[in-house]
Amino acid sequence: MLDKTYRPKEAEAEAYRLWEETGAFAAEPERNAERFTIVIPPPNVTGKLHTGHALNNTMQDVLMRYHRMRGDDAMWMPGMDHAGIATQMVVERGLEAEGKTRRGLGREAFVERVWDWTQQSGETIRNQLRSLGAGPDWARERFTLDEGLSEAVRTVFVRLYKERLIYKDLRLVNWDPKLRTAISDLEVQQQETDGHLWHFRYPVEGEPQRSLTVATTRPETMLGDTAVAVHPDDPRYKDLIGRKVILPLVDRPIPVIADDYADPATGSGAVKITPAHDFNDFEVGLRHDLPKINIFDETAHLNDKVPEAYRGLDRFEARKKVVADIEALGLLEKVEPHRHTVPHGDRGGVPIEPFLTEQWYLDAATLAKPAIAAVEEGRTVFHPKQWENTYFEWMRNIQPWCISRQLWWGHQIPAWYGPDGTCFVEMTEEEAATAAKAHYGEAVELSRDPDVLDTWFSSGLWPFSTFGWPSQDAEVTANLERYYPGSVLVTGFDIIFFWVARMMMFGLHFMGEVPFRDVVIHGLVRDERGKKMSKSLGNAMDPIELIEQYGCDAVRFTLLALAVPGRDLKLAPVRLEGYRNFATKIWNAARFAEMNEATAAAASNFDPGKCKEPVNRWIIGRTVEAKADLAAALEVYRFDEAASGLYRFLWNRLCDWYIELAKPLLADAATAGETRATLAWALEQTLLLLHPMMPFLSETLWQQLGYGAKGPLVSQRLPDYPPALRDPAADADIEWLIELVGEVRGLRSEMNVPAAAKVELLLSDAGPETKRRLEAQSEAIGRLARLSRLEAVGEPPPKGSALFVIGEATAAIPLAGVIDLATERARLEKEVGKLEAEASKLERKLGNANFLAKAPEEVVEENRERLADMSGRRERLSGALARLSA
RNA sequence: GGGCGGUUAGCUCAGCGGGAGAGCGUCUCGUUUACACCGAGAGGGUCGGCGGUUCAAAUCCGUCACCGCCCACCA
Repeated sequence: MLDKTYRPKEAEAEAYRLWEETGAFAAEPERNAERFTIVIPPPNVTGKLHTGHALNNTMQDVLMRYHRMRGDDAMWMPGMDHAGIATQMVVERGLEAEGKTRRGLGREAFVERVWDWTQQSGETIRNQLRSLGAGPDWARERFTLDEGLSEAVRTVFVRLYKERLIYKDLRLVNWDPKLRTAISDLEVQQQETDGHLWHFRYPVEGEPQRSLTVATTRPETMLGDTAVAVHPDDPRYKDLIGRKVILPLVDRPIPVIADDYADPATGSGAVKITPAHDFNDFEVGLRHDLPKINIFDETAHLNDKVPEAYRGLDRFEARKKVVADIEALGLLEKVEPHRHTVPHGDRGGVPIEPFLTEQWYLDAATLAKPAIAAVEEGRTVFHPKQWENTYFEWMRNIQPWCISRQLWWGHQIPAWYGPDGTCFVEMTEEEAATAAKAHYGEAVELSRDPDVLDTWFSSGLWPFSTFGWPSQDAEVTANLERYYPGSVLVTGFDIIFFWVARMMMFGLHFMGEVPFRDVVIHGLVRDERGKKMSKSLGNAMDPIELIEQYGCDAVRFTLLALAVPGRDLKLAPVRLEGYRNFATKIWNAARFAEMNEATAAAASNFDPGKCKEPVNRWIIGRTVEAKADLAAALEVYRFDEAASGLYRFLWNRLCDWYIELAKPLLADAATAGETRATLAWALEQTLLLLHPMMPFLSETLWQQLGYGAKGPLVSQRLPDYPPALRDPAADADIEWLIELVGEVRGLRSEMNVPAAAKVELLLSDAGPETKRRLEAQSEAIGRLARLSRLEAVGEPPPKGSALFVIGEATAAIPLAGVIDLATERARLEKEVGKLEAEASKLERKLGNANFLAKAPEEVVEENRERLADMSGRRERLSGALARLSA
């Protein structure tokens, strides 16, 4: 016997154990079936999962379970990402708490420490995914830093280097002075900041009374100025071009140059040029062959290229001192408040410095071309499609990708340097040594490049590296051929550039084929008020806590129901409660079935096609419909529609109507057998349909109701229903019944008939079909509408009745002495008024020759039918109204 | 400065060329043997404004307003 309510906690542990024990999640490469592949977006091993992960993995899990139940060979590749900077920072913070530092520990010991952390975090994440009900093929789990994937990374690096698509370059990079590493453009966040615009006077050389005013938001960089630029056509400064100004504080003469970059309309029209500390100035410097004076060290403290007084100051202190000193010299013209965007490192959170260093770059523009074409040609399709614009926009303007990082946690770059700096890029140190020997003619000592690769470099290989690429092993090759490209990638829009774009580029370059056919983009999970969830705001919801509180299936179903494509979702407790109630509702429907012995035994040998009772035939039809709706929704990744369809079917069809209508049938020996079997069958089908979205509840009920003999629900196949299972005649009968009951209930309520009181229902003008329906369903109708008498009568409705129209018949509830005539008259008048308005609207439409000529035939026909119906109702109701008044 | 998205019932959101919908909330009634995490019923909307296309517009086009997000080197 089922418990009074569903208890998710025990049920979840039990079901997951069953799935793992039966190997339900294992892909079946040997089975001859269509394959369905998803590679997981590998979570970072930075701690634990958030609600965004819950959404992302639930969507994937639904697709996996659904496709497995459809009979596909379902391959869900699990794994995690080492997440370079992010993980290194987490571990460093831990060290800090112990009073230790990364550098104090040394590289080797530190990396070991990160591995320890990774084990821990990995275990947490694995358990969280299990709690979510996610069922990937655990035996295949990979890590971006494991041996196989590291070999893939080295292979890709060496190949691209040899193809000259990876190269070293000395140029300005985005430098994070806190983390002391280069970062890529994507890791830079522009932040609106209230700053100042300082106007400095630079005295003209040999003409001390005259000066050139420049404006800057970064006064400290003036110590590295090597020119002042003016527009070549700016009449104010024409005579100064080619002359020099004296850089204050430094007393260095610097040239006034002519360059289009200087905008006469902005500020004074003259702009200071600091080639080593500004991306634009760097370009200007190249054009004019200016020296680049780097005034910072890697922590953005001033170095020995500046006058003694400034050395060792950090950039913010230096700013204050420079401004003060300029002011003391009387060269500060003015200071204006100025709002501008300041680039910040997305991890370190401090302003980044454009910094002149040698780094490794990847020629992304070359790799992007086929990746753009693939999406243009539809070989990979985004859902919703509008995200393709975002992808194109970025890919078409892509810049060289800085892939080296001055970190310790990551894939160390496979480059070795000889004594004279010659670089050897090879798979192993031995191969580098061999190459070096050939180069130098003798064995030399090599030193390895200390840098590691951007974490997204290895993530970009994930769709094929996880299957064992580049191993030539026969099994690996077969696997790769079978499971690449993936069917679907499910991910958030926030990593389209970081990850999706890179997988496209690498996949096409190394596999010659796109990494996935469909890209499903979901939104961000926000809090109830639409705020981004964050630890600092304190509004972050822990998915595991939610699961404890509401049950996993409720959490899953909520996320899915809210997952409208291309839109962020607001996760509110009230929604979670609603879907928790839904789970309870299903549980109770099952309890009802169990109490009536409508369980597995009753459903065995049942042929739904041979049912007699319209009620039973009707719910069978609704079930068939529900499956079609579910399939259609999932086909286009409309998880929200899949969820609402099941909700409607289960609650509004199965529970609200079928179970209620089945009650009298179950009580009658003549119909009990068939109805029991139908109920059992419908519930069984419901569990099959529900399973991808609510795996725990459905599996638990499957077992409890005795279906477990067929094996676990997770491994069942979804049936294909024969079309003949739908019976339009039965549907019409039951829809008529539903309408009739609804009308009576509405009237009772409006007329304030006490709930316990039974009333009579008399139908005038009933045709043969209505009479047949009345006859067949009188018991159910009587029960649901609380009637003491129900029949068709030859005479018009008695006076003092509440009236409504159903089909061709007029229904009357005699309420003489109960109803207030005036109230009923008012109600009918309102009703007639509404029908009148509707009908006249339709009449106008149908009276329009253009409409008749241009609208499709079926639209015209539909409108005619509606008009006929409206007019019929109106006439009968106004007739009734007349008699009431008479 | 570019680009994208949004504006529909009190709230959260579907619908995106032919009868304005759902869930929650509100109000009324109800403890009939699945379920009060329940049942029955009701009220509630100039579909942001204006203009256009069309026989027909919440739905397509233009425009304006407001709200988000992404990208971008202006001193």
